[in-house]
Amino acid sequence: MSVRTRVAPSPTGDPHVGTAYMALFNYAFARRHGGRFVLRIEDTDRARSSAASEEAIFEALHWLGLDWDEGPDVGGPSGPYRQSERREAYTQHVEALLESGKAFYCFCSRERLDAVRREQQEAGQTPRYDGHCLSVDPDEARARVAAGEEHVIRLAVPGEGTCQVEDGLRGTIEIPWQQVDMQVLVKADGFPTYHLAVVVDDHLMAISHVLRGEEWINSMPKHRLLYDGFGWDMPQHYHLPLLRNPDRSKLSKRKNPTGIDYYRRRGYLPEALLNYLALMGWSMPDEREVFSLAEMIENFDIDRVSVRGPVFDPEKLDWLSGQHLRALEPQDFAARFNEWASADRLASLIPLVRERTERFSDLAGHVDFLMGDRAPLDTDSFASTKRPPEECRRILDHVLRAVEPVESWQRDALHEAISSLATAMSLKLRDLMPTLFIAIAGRSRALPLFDSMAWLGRDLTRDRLRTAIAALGGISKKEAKRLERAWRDLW
RNA sequence: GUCCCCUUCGUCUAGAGGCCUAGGACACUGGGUUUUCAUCCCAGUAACAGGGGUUCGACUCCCCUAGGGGACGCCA
Repeated sequence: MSVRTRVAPSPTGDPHVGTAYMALFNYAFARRHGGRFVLRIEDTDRARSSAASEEAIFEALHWLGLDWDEGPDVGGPSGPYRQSERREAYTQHVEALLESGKAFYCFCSRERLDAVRREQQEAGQTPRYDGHCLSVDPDEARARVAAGEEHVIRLAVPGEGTCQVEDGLRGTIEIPWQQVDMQVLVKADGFPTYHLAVVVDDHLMAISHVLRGEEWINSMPKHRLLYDGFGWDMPQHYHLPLLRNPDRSKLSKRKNPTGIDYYRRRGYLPEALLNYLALMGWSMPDEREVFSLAEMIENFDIDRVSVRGPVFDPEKLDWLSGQHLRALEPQDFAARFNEWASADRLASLIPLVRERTERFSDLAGHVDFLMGDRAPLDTDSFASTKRPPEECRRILDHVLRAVEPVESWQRDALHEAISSLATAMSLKLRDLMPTLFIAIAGRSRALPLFDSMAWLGRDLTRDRLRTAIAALGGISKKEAKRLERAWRDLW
C-alpha cells in the first residue's frame, strides 16, 4: 500500500503555526516513505471560511517549502480537494448510513438540545444527545424531510460497552460508548460536519496514515463507527502533541503569536521555523538539533515522536534562526534578505514616508520600527504620556480588546475600533494615542499609527501591545479582573 | 463534573531493566578569544512528580495518588 498523508486546515483566520507543525510531520512522513502529500481544505463551516484565508494558507505553506503533490490549486486524481465542492460524496455516503440505521434524522430544536444539555450538566453527566429522534419511524422521518421540515442527520451510537481504537504512538485506547455523542453528521444547511467529511475524504483520497493533533483522540470512536458503517478499513492514526503556551495550555493567540506570518515578518528563515517545529516532539537519532528539512526527511521515524505537549520557546527559535542565518554564504544571505525586505513590502511603505523624507538616508530612521523590532520598553518609556503605568496598562489592555474583533486588519477599521474605544472611555482619541505610539512604535513621534498597525499585521501588533503591558509592570490577576469589569462597563 | 491523554533540569529533549555518578541543546552564571558588541571556545548551576508493587536490579514494567492538558458544538 502506498503512503499518502494529508494536512487539512480549515480556512478561517490567519494560518496557524499548528497547521505548519502538522503539515511538516505529514510531509516528512510521506517523503520519507516515498509517498504523496495532499492538501485538503476543510471549508464546511460556511460562516467562517474565506477565500482570503485559503489563499493565505497556500502562501504560508509555500513559504515554508512544504509543497503538496495534490491540492485544490494543483489538482490530482482524488479531487476536488475542497470539501465544499465534494457535497455529493457526503450526501451519497450518508444515505447508505441512513438506510442501514447507522445514522438517523433528527428534528430537535436548538432550545430542546440546550435544555437537555443543561440538565445533564447539572446532573454531573457528560452532555450528550439523548436519542430523542431515534424513536421516530424512518418512513415518517423521510416524509417530514420531504415536506421540508428542518432537520439534521445524526450518527447512531451504541448505548453500552467500550470502543477500542488504535493510536500509533499510544497503543490501544478504550473509550466507553457512553461518552460518545450522537454527533451531527449533516447540518441543517446540508453541509457535512468535520466528522463525516474527514472519514469520507480520507478514505476516498486513499489516505494511509493520519497524523493530526491530540485534540482528536476523543473523536476516534465516532470515526471508527463511520469506517465500520461504510465497511472501510481505518487508516493508521497518530496523534501528535499539542503545542503549548508557557502555562502549558494549548498554544493560543491570546497568549502567544501563533500566525505563521508573524514569524515570516519578523525575519525568521523558514528553514529555521521548520527546524524548530521539528524539535517539538521529535528528535534526530543522533540528537543533532540543527538540521535541514531534507535531513529531517532522511531520518524521520514516527516512533521517535514523543507525546508530551511541548512549550513553544521563542528563545530557542531565535538561536536556531541565528544558526541557519550564519550558515548562509554572504551572497545567499544577501539574497535571502532581499527576499524578506521585498520590493512589494518596501513599496507599501513609501506612501507613509514620502512626505517626511528629503534624502534616502532619512528612510531607515522612519521605518525602523516597522521593518525592524520596536525598541525595548520599560516604565520610563511611557513618561512622556504623563500617565501613570496603571493607566497606560488600562489603555493598552482595552485597545487589545477593541481590536480583537476587527476582521479586516486595515487602517480604517482600526481607526474606527480605537476611536469608538476612546469615546467609550470618555477620552479624546488624541489623549489615548501617545500611549499607543510608545507601545507600537517605541517613541512618541512616528509614522501614522493606524497605518503602521495595519502594516505590521495582527499578530505583530498584538505582540507589541502585550510586551508593552509587560514592560509597564504587567497585569496581576486582581488587576485583570478589574480590567475585565471596567471593559464590560464601558459598553 | 465525566471521559481520554500526559508527567526526566526553568524550556526542548536523550534514555526502549543493569552502559545513569541520568547525556545533549536553549536560557542562565563564570572564564577565555575579540578595539566595542555579537559570534566562537571552555567551565558551572540545574531534573527522573509522590507512594506502592514486579525484579537480583528500575528513569525505564504494573497499580494508586497528585499535578498538567485535551474533549464533551448544527467549529474544525
